[in-house]
Amino acid sequence: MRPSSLQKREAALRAAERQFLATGYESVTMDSIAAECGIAKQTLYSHFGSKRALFLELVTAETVGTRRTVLSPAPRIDPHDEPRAALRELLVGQLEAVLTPNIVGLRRLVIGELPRSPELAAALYEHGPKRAIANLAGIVAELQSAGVLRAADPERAAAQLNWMVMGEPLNRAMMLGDAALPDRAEIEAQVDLALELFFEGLAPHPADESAGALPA
Amino acid sequence: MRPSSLQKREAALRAAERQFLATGYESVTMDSIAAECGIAKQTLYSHFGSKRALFLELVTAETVGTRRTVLSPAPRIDPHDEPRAALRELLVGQLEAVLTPNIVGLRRLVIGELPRSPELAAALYEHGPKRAIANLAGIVAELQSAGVLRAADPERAAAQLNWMVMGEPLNRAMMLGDAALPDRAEIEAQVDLALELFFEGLAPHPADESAGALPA
DNA sequence: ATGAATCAAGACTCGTCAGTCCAGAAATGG
DNA sequence: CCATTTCTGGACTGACGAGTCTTGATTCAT
Repeated sequence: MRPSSLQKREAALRAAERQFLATGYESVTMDSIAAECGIAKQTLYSHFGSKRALFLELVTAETVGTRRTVLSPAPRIDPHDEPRAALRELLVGQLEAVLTPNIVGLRRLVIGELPRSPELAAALYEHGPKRAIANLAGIVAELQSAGVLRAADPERAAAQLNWMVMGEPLNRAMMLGDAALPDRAEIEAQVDLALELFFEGLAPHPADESAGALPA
Repeated sequence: MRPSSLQKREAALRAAERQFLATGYESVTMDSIAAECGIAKQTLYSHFGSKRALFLELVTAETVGTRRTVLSPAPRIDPHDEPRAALRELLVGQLEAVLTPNIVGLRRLVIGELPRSPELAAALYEHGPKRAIANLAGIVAELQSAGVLRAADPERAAAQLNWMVMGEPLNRAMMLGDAALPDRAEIEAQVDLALELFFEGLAPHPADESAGALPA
């Protein structure tokens, strides 16, 4: 193996990633990938074997790569020391990792390919939402046993919190394109309001029949 | 126009719908559509002009058709008479309309075609989630001014409730296929828990330091 | 009944794209 | 410097699918 071989391979993967995420599987041609990264089509085939194989390698790499990003901030939380602030930080990090052109593009791509490659979507589900929610569920369970939360079903409560906070922006990004992705400030506002609702609900406080703003 | 023409047209639309929803735009051929509904390809072209046009007509019809289904149960709510029961009924109806093989298939299809037809996805967003949330927001605002809720931003609260209740099942359906669609009982459980959280939150009640199960 | 329109069946064109082949250039290793 | 391996550019094949065309059958209105 020549040393330049690796660089070509990486360049090919980058070009393929860009094109697949931008326009979907079918509309990308091996010729266009080869052209973009300045590599002969033959080399593409000697590295990856087929268009499908290149696609699969790319998507699975991207899929497991994300998991590291999302979970890298170790989710250790001390229930007695500002549980809400810790949850907030975790959720903001989560949203910033997911609401990214790469990730939402990957979601679109995999969803569109579901009829052809259901195992890809299943893998993305396992490494993405499922893991994130399981992660959250652990924390919810901890807060529950510390008496900070009353969640009969931590798994479900975690899912509710997760989608309460990222359902709207993710859905918008999926259907309106990357231009609809929220910026940092919007993400923080989204998380703050969701946590408020998650802990306190929206029913009027029994002892507080007046206007709604309550001290942080 | 011959009278049998209309029947053929309908049959063609049904066959096309089935195939597009099942396997996506690219993998469906005009020949396969013609074969499924027993019609000559020529007739297909005389009716719809092109594959793309057939696809667009189909998807837009499906898109605006759903809106009628979802909004047909008139969302009139009396805030003084069991607001939670009314909300529950509305949300259950919403979920049952959306968590359907046709609708989630349509979502997958449109998301996969986003690079080619962003206006389709935008239309589906307008007629689907956006309308449903605006609908909910109206009710939330009503409950808010009736003193049953304290929601500073009814639009956002409605979005939170909406995704809290349908984020998880919709996401699962999108990535795990129609087999992951919830049945009626699961939908009702989902709605009940979400409403509980929406009104009461999960923080322990100040006056209730004991175990968590509270009377319905 | 008869003429005009519509439809069926399938052959046909044309473009596209995955994948292969080949002849030569360039890098590598000894 | 030479033999070997890898890369390149491009030509080539084979399949497939959108859209057209032809020919003959069927339906309808009068």
